[in-house]
Amino acid sequence: MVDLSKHIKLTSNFYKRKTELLAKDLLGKILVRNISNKLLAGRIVETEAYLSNNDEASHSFRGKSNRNKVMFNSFGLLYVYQIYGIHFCCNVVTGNVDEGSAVLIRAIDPIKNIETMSLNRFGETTLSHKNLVNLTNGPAKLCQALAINLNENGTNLLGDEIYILDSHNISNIKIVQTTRIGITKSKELRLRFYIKDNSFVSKK
DNA sequence: TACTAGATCGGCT
DNA sequence: GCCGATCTAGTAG
Repeated sequence: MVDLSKHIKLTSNFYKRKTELLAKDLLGKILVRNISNKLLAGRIVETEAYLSNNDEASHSFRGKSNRNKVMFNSFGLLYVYQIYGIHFCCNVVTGNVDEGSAVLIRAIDPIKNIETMSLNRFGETTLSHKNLVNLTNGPAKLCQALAINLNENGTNLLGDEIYILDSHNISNIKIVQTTRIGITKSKELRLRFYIKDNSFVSKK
């Protein structure tokens, strides 16, 4: 059982690093969602970097728009977007003002208040084995489990609503770096990172 | 297991 | 009009 009180919230300095490096360093950290003082939490096990330059798959590639403007803020914010009209995905903004880069959180390993996540996802607190894995093994799935939607777009991760905790005892994890999933452009870039052998990674 | 369609919205090419 | 950083339910093998 993970005791969240033993973990320290990541500070501004943590987010101030190269996008690819942040994508890798976020693995193992604990994403926390505070809903009226009930904490939902999960360990980040899969991420993808979306860059500000030469990355056609990045939302920022064609400049600032109403949808992606949060991406062009300074590091440490949450960028939430709607995809296919029905799903939401969340990112950690990286870089300085007007850069336009972010890290997509693709999967988490649920730690705390799994029943509430299940309620958010499936409308019931009991989970079959199949639905346990299905709970948070994808970018839109974890947003639904954590009740993150466009209302949370632009949330500052240094605040108390949504934040990320440091982790310890993860020095032994193995990290795999490979190409990103679900995109048609810039497919060759190896900007996806995941924790080897974790069952919540969305796809091998 | 493997493919397919359908859901449904906003920002462009 | 077209298409996407997705997911689910359905069908076929």
